[in-house]
Amino acid sequence: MKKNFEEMSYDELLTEFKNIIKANGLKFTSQREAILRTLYDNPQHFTSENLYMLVKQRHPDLTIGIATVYRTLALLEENSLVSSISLGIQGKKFEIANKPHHDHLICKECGKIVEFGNEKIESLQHQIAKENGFELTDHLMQLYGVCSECKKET
Amino acid sequence: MKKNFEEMSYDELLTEFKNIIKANGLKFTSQREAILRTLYDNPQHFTSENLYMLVKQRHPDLTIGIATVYRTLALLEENSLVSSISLGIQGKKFEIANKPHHDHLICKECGKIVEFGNEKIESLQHQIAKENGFELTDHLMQLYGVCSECKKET
DNA sequence: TATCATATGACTATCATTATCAAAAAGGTG
DNA sequence: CACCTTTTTGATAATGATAGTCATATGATA
Repeated sequence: MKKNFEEMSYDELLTEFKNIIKANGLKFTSQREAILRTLYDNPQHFTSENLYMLVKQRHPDLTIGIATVYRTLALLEENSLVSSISLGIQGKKFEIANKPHHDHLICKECGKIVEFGNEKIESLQHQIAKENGFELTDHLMQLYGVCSECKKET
Repeated sequence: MKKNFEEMSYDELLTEFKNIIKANGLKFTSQREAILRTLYDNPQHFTSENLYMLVKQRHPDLTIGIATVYRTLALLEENSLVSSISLGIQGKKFEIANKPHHDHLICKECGKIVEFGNEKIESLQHQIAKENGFELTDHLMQLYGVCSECKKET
């Protein structure tokens, strides 16, 4: 039973996070809150390292280590509060999962990510699955290319 | 100017490889040939490590190191003779690029993989890239679901 | 607030990939 | 074929992202 966190406010997400924490016998900490807050306020794609630095910048009083960022991102991802994409050589990036479903267009040169949604493709995917006797539950679609700015630089 | 290597025989691929090598002022070596040959004879997805072991097995007289496998895969990929996909935690996998383009429908229960191609989706992807100022070079599309056999077993 | 399990940060370990470098091999050239 | 130059090679070290370890700190519960 997968939760749907689309369009949730920060308070709603926080409540969900606390419920998940409680349900798993874990503890609510200021580090975990700071990470969720930072992800919420900056709905972009972060590497673990980028997020670590931004959390420190936004919460100067808080001591936090990179290991905690990795651990918290893993916890959030397991519970579908953040989603991630793997970008080969450029590493793994995370984003908060309170946005409507979308796929990614990725620049191979600079790593820029553009989000898009396309109903026609979604419906074709379901059709393909159906034709093959599959019940579609999920998909991964990443388009790779070179963005206009990187094309100029060539 | 991207070459299309679909349906090429081994000899044709080898000739292409030699041309690429010559055009770049590089040298043709038995290690490079063994890697191409092994990829051709085994049109599956390999990690660098898997491929390294298979090449050694199939060419016992040849000395070859893992570094050469990495270097040759990079060379082949740069020149579109092999393609790769990044599978998150499962790492990067390579396959020879003489097959018609296809995507994958994957059963989450039994791991069965069905290959499919869909022109409409391809053309929509190009359209999306264009709308965002990207020049599309590649894409990754994997559909996840439950196949008919696994549905029965539930 | 006392207790105790979990979380933390600093550190170390791991793993895939990449870089280094001396020795070997390719491939022109005469 | 022998020579010469450049590239390639394998072994190994280096790297960098992520995961594990552990003593201490900190939440949650009573």
